[in-house]
Amino acid sequence: MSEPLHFVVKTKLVDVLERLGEGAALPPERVLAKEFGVSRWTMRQAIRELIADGRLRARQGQGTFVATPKLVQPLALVSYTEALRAQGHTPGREVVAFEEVIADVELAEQLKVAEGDPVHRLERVLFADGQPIGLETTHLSVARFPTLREVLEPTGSLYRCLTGRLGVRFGEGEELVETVIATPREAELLKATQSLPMLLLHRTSRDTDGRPIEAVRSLYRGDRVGFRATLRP
Amino acid sequence: MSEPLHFVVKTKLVDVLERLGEGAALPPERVLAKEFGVSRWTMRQAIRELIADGRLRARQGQGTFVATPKLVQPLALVSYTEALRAQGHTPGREVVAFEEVIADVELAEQLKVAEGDPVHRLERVLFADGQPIGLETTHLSVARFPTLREVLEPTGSLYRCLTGRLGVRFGEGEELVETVIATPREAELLKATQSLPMLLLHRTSRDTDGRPIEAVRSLYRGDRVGFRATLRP
DNA sequence: AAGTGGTCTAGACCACTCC
DNA sequence: GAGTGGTCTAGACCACTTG
Repeated sequence: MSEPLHFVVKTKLVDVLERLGEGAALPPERVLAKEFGVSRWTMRQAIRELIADGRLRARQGQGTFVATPKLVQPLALVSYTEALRAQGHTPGREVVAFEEVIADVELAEQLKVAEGDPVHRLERVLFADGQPIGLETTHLSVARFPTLREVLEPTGSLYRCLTGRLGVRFGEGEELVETVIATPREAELLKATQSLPMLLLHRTSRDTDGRPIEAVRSLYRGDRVGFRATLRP
Repeated sequence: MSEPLHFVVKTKLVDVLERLGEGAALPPERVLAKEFGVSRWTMRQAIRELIADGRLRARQGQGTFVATPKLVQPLALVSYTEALRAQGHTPGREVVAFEEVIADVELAEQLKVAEGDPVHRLERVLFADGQPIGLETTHLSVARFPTLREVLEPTGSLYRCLTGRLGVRFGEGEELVETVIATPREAELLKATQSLPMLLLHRTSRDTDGRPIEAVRSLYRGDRVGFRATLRP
């Protein structure tokens, strides 16, 4: 019949949160629960939703804080570095893995190679202003880009390397966007608590001849990032 | 043993779920919890994440079922009806509200009207194959479209009505995508349980002269829908 | 050592659907 | 009425951060 208690609490909490400024610390969960006359579970449910909405950030051992607004990333075939700089933020990258693996059925299909063929696998955490905001896994055919490991500065722009040194010309591409829940491993790499909604982007880029260049799987923190697409009629 | 228990349970549950077919009923939560030797809370956490991932669907009073794959919607300025039909699904619409309201600061800015000016507010639930998948709220200037209420078939395509009868030519547009948690009202209209991650799309469409046509806020069920964008270099 | 958020348990009651 | 998922409580222990 009526609204769930945790939603009523959430609504009241928004008022508290707006009176405090950005970055301000919230009282501890146990204190808030007592003040609002609810159990800690109910209070955590409300806080959990506000975190997913990007209004709060929790740091274990420290406290819960009023969050800054979400970043907005362009949904386009441009350099991550340039896109972030254009918005006045400082980009960063950290290589988690750069290895050769064997293409499975799905990957072979996407890159138009044979199952079992070697492919580069580059996994990097993307930072904005020192905060991890995304986890990007890129697969490229070794046969097509045999010199990639020597040519690519691992923390540099892959896009720049491909278009610059390797003479690749990007054509049309398709990107898929959906929400998923991060695995514990992904959450840890993104310094996020698990069971937080993420934005998952799938992309298979092609060159101007329609040949696949890369298969990319990017996982962005849903509480920190949004996307902008430019539509043409 | 650093992985949380609910994630271990989630992983095991995926196996169960894959052995059963699409649409099959899962055993009740209480039974599953006992079988896996965990509390109901832990089991529900695992199930909750699988629902968010689009792998399961829960229906109160009935049970939990293996879900069908997500729909993929184009992220473009095309008719919702046509986009769904092209994928072999049956589109549907239900009007929740069609009224005149007063523009607040934000809306006035988006539609380039004065604060306090009258605007149409059209709120509709979008269906695919009889299932509610989205909640679309559109605002248009009354001054610019004074005859809209007489001309528009409320369950018909607004896009078709604007481009057809009213002679509007759509130009470039921008769309913003982010994840949010639905309010209880929104969740109810979408027949979803609350605290489920949703995909929120904001769009302000402009005509070929750059004048604003409509301000749209579309909330899609993140467990049922994904989006596709076509990228140009 | 103290205090924070994160996970988990056992149990209760409510809301809904079907018989 | 019986059985389902949805909400909520009280309390416990763990993991992490800071003094």
